[in-house]
Amino acid sequence: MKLVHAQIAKSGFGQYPVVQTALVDSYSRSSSDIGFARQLFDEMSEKNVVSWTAMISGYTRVGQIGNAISLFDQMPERDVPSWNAVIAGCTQNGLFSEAISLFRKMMLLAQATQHRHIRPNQVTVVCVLSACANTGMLQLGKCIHGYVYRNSLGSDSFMSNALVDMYGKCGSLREARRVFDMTLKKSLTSWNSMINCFALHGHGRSAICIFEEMMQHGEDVRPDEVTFVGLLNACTHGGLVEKGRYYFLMMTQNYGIEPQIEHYGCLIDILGRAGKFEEALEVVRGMKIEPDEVVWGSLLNGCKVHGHTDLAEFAVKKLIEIDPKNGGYGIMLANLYGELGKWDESRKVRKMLKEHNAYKTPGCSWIEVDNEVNQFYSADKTHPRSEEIYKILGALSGLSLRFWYSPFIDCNT
DNA sequence: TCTAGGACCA
Repeated sequence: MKLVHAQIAKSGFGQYPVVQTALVDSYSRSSSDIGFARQLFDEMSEKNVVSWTAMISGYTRVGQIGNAISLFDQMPERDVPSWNAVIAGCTQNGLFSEAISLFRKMMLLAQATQHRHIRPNQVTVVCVLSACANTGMLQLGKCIHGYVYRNSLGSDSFMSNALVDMYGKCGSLREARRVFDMTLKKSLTSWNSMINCFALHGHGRSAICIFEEMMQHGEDVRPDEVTFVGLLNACTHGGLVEKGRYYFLMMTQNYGIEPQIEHYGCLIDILGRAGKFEEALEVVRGMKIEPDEVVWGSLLNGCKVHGHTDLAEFAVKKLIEIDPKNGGYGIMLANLYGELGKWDESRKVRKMLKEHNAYKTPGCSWIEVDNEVNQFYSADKTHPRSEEIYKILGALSGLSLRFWYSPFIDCNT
């Protein structure tokens, strides 16, 4: 890149705004050069709407969404790609409400000024549908679907996939299916989206039906790792243990897909929920990647359902190892020890939490104190061990008296 | 010379 840049500088073409914009765009594609891209952008004598947009997209690509929005606010004029750049940047960085509010502004502006050239296009709509999907805004999603229909924007598969995803995530499975069925040229993503919709809502068998249909009628499509996440997730939510094992094997043996953490997470969840802990642990041991908090969390959930306290203790310890600052896991362990009557261990965990400042995790101190009192209360109703409770509660700073005092009075009377 | 969809636990 630097060599090309040097050549451009030597040739004298570096004075043209088009060339300068291309340079800004190229540098902004690497997070280490984003500052340099901004420097080039600031030094440009004639910035046009394309240069502004290139810089904004650079910021959104490296996750500096604040800089992107602030630059967007300063733009002297905006075209559809510049609106799209900032809206897409918001959805990609998880700022869904901001994306929707920008879209509303764009719509209002287009209507108020009758500027046909800033009317939302396919790109805008696809991004905003994704924001609707992720925030569950079904009504807005439906309005946008109407806009798509009135303006004949729905011809490509990007659009129908975004609609399927939006309806599916918002719980309108019938509408998702309708849009899916009307999609003439179904891409792999179309099939994956529909499978995931059914999986998400626990319609395991419907998800499997879509997969089987894809294998029979899908043109030029071969299942990929996303397809199998959907399928395994469908088995998880549908309690389909046998099918889960079957698809995991199919993925690795028939399709040669190396399982990712997501696939392991689903499989272990399926086995854990079914109480098949030996098999679940065998899968964990055979993993080529380090199990993450999802894997241990799934296993813990299964342990809770089936009352497998030993393994639960092990899983929670693993969770704390992964994220020691997260007070929630420690609270779980303390509660677990409480349930088992292991008070010394319970206290030890709380001490550790305090050292890690985990009590500052929102909500944790109250939940913990509440449970502490409840546990003592339920463990020994005749001796509320008032002094001990006082000592522990006294050690916790910044707590509202109301939160522990009322149950305490209750157990004395 | 700028903009584009889909995935795991609780």
